[in-house]
Amino acid sequence: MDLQPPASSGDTVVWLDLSVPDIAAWTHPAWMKLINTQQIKVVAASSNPNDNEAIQALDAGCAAYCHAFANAATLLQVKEVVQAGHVWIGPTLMQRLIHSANRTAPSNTPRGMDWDIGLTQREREVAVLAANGASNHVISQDCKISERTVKAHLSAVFDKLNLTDRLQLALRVHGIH
Amino acid sequence: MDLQPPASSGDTVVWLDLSVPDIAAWTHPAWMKLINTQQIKVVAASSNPNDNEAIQALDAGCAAYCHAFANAATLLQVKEVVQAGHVWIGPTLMQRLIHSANRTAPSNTPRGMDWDIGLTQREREVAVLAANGASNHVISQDCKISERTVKAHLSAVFDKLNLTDRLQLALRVHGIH
DNA sequence: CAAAAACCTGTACTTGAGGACAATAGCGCA
DNA sequence: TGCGCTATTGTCCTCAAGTACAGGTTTTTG
Repeated sequence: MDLQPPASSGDTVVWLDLSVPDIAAWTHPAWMKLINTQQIKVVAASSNPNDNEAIQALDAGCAAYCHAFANAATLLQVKEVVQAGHVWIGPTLMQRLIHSANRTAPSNTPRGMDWDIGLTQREREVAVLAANGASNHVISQDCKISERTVKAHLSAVFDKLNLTDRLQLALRVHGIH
Repeated sequence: MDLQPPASSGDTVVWLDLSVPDIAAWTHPAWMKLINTQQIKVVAASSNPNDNEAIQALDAGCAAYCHAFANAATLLQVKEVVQAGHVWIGPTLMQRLIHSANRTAPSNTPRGMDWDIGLTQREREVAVLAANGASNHVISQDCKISERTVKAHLSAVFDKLNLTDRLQLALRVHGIH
């Protein structure tokens, strides 16, 4: 998470209206380059916003995605947030992002593939982190518990899922094996 | 516990410092209730922020997650954004969310995915086995070479693909990360 | 309330993994 | 012939991971 003191004074903010039919949107190399020039912040706006488009825009590096006809106060706020070096995003999309991120289902878990049956909340949490490459130490920091406890949870997981190590766990969690 | 209906004008914003050891954090029923009372916005702050905690806090309904010692300008901005009914979130976490959301379900290694560029025949062979959970010993038997040689190949693989261990390798090979 | 389950932590031990340092040998190509 | 790449193996060393043993605290639930 970042708390980087915001960029100097006012960085340039570019408003890109994705609604315009023929506009060279963020998919265009020119925009991509512009976006990645850190110095310029690009706000993607659409008069008909939709989550998928938002995700693509943000993934491409845009600093915000909002309704093109949002009220002045909101737009002003978007501008300020973006200029401060942060990312602005609407409530509904946020909700969706959080949920999908929390749905453990990191990537290709065939959703519903109950790999975690019998696990407790904590065990599942630790398991997902481990399955994604986190070391016991990192996990302990993330969960604010001791490394020893992480081991305890993982041992419980291995036992319940009948696995031997975290690599096996990763393969299970990600639906490989 | 009862909470006085929030002030009419700007909604009440509660700052919750998750760093404090014994604080009844958002996991506490009382806070949960508070958070879900729509009328009150809860900003989770931590002096030692981490993505995992952030996701949980936001998923629980918090309107923002930031560093407890962020500078005044940022905190003020957070407050404004939150009061306006939006969600505030830092750049790195955002990046992570977007990415995980964007990877909805690209199936496994689309066969030919260039995760193995630069590897020699042997290295690729050993890498695949390791990525599927085989121990160095097993691999050595499979390939009819010494365990030491397996290590040599894997070290070369880690070096070329810029990885640190076999779990990372597994995630790469299977197209997870 | 009491039992059960979940959660947390400590010490100690074993072992697989990966790095450091080093060396031998076959093969293709300039 | 010599350089470079691949394959192979050795020893030594460090450390993360996982297990065994043994608790303690907090929640949940019958």
